[in-house]
Amino acid sequence: MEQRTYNQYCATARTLDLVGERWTLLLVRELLTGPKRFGDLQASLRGLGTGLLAARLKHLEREGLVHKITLPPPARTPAYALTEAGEELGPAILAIARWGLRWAMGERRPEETFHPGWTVLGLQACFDPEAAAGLHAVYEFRVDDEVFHARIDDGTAEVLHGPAQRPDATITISEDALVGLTGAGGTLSEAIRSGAASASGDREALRRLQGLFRLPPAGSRKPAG
Amino acid sequence: MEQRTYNQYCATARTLDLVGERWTLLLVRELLTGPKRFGDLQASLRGLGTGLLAARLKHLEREGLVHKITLPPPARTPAYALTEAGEELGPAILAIARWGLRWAMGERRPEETFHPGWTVLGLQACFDPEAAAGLHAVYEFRVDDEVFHARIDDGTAEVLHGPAQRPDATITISEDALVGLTGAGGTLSEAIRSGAASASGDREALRRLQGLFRLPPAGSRKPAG
DNA sequence: CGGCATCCATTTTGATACTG
DNA sequence: CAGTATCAAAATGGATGCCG
Repeated sequence: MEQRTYNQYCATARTLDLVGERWTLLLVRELLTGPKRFGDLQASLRGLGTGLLAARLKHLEREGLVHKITLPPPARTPAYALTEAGEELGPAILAIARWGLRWAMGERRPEETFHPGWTVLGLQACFDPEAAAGLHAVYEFRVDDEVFHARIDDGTAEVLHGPAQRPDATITISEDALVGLTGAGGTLSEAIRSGAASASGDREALRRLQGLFRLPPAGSRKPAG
Repeated sequence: MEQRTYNQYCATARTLDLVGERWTLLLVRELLTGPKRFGDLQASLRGLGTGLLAARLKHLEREGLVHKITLPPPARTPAYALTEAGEELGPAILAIARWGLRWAMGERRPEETFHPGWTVLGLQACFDPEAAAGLHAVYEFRVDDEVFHARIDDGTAEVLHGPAQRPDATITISEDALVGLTGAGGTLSEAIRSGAASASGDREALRRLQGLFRLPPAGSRKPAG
């Protein structure tokens, strides 16, 4: 049962010893937007069986990146949340996502699964702190039946699963239109004009929303295309 | 021969499909400081067999992250270098290293291998752009028989394997003392005072060197540990 | 629903031997 | 040195059954 290790005295290698196994970083990605239940995690990660999911969670728990909590009443059901150490993987995962947005996205393949939260995290990955100077606003995103909110405070952006208490603005958009935002390089305002999305709330907050996120220019990895 | 994929339309998952397999990110880490030959790569990565190394390199080549080059005369021997897409994984790897410096380092275990380049990359990971405002300097680091140089230009730091053309300052340090810098939380000036390191060159450049890198405070992942 | 155990087919890996 | 070929040992994926 000796776990595999690179046996290198190196910060990168030691980190990958902890979170480099298959599925582990995606598990952390799911938890970055808030605690999740066992079943919800499995539903988000097609191909990950219950056995491996349980093993990964236990591993992360032993290593102090995740802890098991009991959701407050009336739910009272178990769930998994990131510890402080786990939360701090956020910047690393966002850096990976940023690379992917630039070099690996393109069109959605039909066999690929999709969850709105992934795009919301993609938004966070291309959040531009400069553009948010002096801005304090909470945006709520409603995608089909899923809800997220982003809290912008000056140079920081925090994205969480679930509704906001008092959003300054609310954006409603279909899942398909959301996919189009990264894949086809569309913008939110275009989606609103075409009727695929709608927005309401504070006009000034909505005006500034456009500039908060800058999608990196897509690059081609293959020489002759 | 279908390669395994998460099949998720998500920037993080797509990136991990490309570089998430075992050894792959460490391979990129090795190449971040400049082109390397097959044998040197294998020597740096104990446990990675020639077969898997060849497979990984071929994969990265197919995916446009690495390209095979021929070293200029008199070497004329094949080597591997990062493409632009590969280079841009640097920020992601540095983010991973930053996390590791804070949450996963501690003492070196006796069975762990070590190469000076890993610490030099660790330095780059905790480079503080603010502290380098207005600074343009090239530092050469000599560690036993390995040489690196760091080029600081205002807010950017570039670290490469090999000697510099015209370094502003040169730091010589033993491998053991270098390990002590991250593990025991020592500082470079202490190492110099104790005789484990020596520095020469431009006094002003050396004075500013101290503040360029701020090691993150070590955190404890285990609750009562 | 949450979570562990078991069985089994398929991949991935690690280690070593071998060739140009 | 660079890289292939080969084989044994893990890790994974998927199905299924069980129990609180």
